[in-house]
Amino acid sequence: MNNLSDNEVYWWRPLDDIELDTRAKILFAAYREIHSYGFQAASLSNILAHTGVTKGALYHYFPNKTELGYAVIDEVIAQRIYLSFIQPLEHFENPVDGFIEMIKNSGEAFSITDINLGCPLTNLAQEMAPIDEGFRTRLVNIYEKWHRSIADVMVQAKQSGHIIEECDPYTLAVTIVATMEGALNAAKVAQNLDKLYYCGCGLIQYLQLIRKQS
Amino acid sequence: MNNLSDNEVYWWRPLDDIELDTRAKILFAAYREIHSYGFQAASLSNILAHTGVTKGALYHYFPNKTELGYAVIDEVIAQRIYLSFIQPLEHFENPVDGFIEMIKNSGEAFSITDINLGCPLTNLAQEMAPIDEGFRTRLVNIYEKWHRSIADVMVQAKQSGHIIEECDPYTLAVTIVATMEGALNAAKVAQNLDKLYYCGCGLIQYLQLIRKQS
DNA sequence: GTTGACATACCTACCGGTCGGTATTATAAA
DNA sequence: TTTATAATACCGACCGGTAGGTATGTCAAC
Repeated sequence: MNNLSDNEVYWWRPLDDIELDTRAKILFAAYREIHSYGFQAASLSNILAHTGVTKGALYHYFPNKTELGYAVIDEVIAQRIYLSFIQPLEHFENPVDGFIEMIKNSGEAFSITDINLGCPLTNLAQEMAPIDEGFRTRLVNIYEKWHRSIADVMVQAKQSGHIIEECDPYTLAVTIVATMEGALNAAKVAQNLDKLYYCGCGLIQYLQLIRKQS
Repeated sequence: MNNLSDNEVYWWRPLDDIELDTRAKILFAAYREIHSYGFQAASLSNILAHTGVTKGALYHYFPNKTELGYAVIDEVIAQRIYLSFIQPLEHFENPVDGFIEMIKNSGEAFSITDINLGCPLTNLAQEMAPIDEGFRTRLVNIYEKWHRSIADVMVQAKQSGHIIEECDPYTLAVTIVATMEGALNAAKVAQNLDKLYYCGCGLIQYLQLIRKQS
């Protein structure tokens, strides 16, 4: 059943060098375990085995598994989405060019394990949104921030005449995120970058078509 | 933790009336359970409780849980995707109009439970693709059929001059499916149809832009 | 009397979670 | 500066429950 060897399981290399306190160790190990197997199938024993931390320590910092999951969203996933997809928007001069550049770079930005395991935000959304309200609200807030940030950029783009009048900024934002997530999912199932590339081309074509010729 | 009451859990009403043999009963109950909770969290005891079938019967027809999961994909999910998304393509005269119509109708086509639980294909892909190779190949085959079917329609559309020359049919196919899946996921997390509507508008705009003016 | 279609009782592994105890460190009165 | 106290940071054996899976039995049909 389980195809994932320990080496293939997501491992955020840069962190291994840094000395983390116990709570942070648990948090990141939990993030990896959840990213690999999903929240429900994530095993606390596995997390403990990977960290060398004991169960007593875990339950000293987190009251239960669910709260550990919440902490992973609040303290790890939200940050990663912000750094990877929201913050870069600030540096876009022309959002159409900016997005196209972002999409073109995405091929190299993702490692094989990233592709195989998919976007941690999407994964958790798929799994937990219908099952646990605490997860759902946390995830919905991250999505909303993401959508609003892109929409803001698109409003500016419209004002400065970079995109055609017919575009609604928020519609554009939601559609772009949806397509990116769908692309990542397609690549994950196929276990290669081809589908990601095709979706990238499609999305770029869309962006080119809404660009105002001047 | 578990927000889903038994009533809210996906229930394919039309089937309740038909007398099913034991194997089919198990299969559809498993489909519902998996759609509601995911494969790993799907409980055989739950499935049995819902059907009134005993464990002996289940293990008479299926050697283990994994094979039951495979059967659900092969015999239930593949069919549903075909009937809902692939077969309708045949009746499209103009694929641009056809897709736009399809998207516009999707608002009414999905029930609240459909939205909350998401697309069964996407759900399983997200959860199982990195974990079990048997699941992955089955799911990848369904996606490939879907992509190819749309691509075929787009090839015809190009030949008959309905869409602009710059479009690659397969790229278009993969992008459309990705956006639809992303849209469904967004609606699932938000637990309402707004995001689905926004994505629909975005996708329709894309389709309008690749339409050849004549 | 053999086969298919179940039914029932039972097994073991693992799950999240608890709890009594201890080692270490911070605080502050003597 | 020493010492009493108290809070923090763990430790790890253990628990009840549930999970998937199995072994054995029944019984009608051919």
